[in-house]
Amino acid sequence: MSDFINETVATQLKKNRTGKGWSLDVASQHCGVSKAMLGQIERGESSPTIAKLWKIATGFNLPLSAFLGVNNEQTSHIQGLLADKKVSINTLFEFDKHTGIEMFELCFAIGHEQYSEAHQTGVLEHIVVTCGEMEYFCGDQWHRLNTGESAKFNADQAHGYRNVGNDLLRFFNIIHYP
Amino acid sequence: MSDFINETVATQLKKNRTGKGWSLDVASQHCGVSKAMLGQIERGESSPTIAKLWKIATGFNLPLSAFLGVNNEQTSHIQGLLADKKVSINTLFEFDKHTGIEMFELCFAIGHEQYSEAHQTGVLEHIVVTCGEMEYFCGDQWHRLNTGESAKFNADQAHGYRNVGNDLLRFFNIIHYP
DNA sequence: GCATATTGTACGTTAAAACGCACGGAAGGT
DNA sequence: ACCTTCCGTGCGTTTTAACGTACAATATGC
Repeated sequence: MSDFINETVATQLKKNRTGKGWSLDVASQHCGVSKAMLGQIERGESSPTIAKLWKIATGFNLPLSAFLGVNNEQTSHIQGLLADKKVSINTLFEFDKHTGIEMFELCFAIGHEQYSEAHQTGVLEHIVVTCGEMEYFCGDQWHRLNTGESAKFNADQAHGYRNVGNDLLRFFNIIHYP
Repeated sequence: MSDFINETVATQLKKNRTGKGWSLDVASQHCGVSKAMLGQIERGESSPTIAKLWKIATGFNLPLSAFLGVNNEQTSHIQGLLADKKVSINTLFEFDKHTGIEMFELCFAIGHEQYSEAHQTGVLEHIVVTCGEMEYFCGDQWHRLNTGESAKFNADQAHGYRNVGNDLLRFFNIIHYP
């Protein structure tokens, strides 16, 4: 349930305390919290209030987050190489219902082109070209993008991309769903 | 004294709750915490335990740090932006109120590092490294990213970036505001 | 006008955080 | 052996977080 947060606080507190070479007694003096309480927290027997945890954090000269194990979902992807395929699509960020964002990196071989059906209304695509030259189709015509250029367009219509340079094309695609 | 932490939790809770258009009752159902308690916390009349605050945070689909207003006293010297040529920031997409997205490309000289203050709650940053090796600071530690890797983290806390490689660092930063 | 939800607050009780003190164990000194 | 000192834990009490319910507000409907 929510016991894991107590566990992380327990381990972090003990690690920080012993790391400074403090006994429960001296830690108590620094923090203004009884050593009995500190012991109970370290054993996971009690869940401190944030007021007390703040006193502990300031006593340790550390930010509050040092005791919370910081749940900031970081995900890391290694870039998938395109062997001898014509195209590779690498998902950098899966669709997130909170932000409405998903992000891909695409690699196109020379001359390759690809089309996509219309998405639902309000969907926006963001293109950033990191390598090569491309054109993207939107509305009723093609638009050119060189390396380092970027564009934003409505994707609630048929659209497409193609490599028009003499090298590998790499570009990012950030899609936002309303 | 240590009352200020209760104040920040109080204001953050009320802001997040009303921001979602939730009453104390529905917030209680989402979090599994009595609405009487939520009311007392919002009025600063009681200091929740971290276990309860964690239940609240998960009920709101927010990180714990969203309620703690982290961080004070963290050495954050804001570097002169484009004055010296140690860093360049290129705006690819201006902030769009419809998508809540803005996007930058950043270039750091060798060894350069830069910090940013906490953004408003719920702000998410997406990092994609296109060249070089970097580390980003988030929560209470640095996280490494090599070329081609990416990461997503909550930016409603003090955070930073630094070039830890032997070459120019290039990375994209997509910031999403809720 | 009178009902009927819906909101946030106040009250009384229960569970638990937090305190102070005392206890057993381990390390060091004489 | 001994005494001393420091460590962490257990116990009893006080404080308070947390709960459930009832209450006074403010709207919406008939």
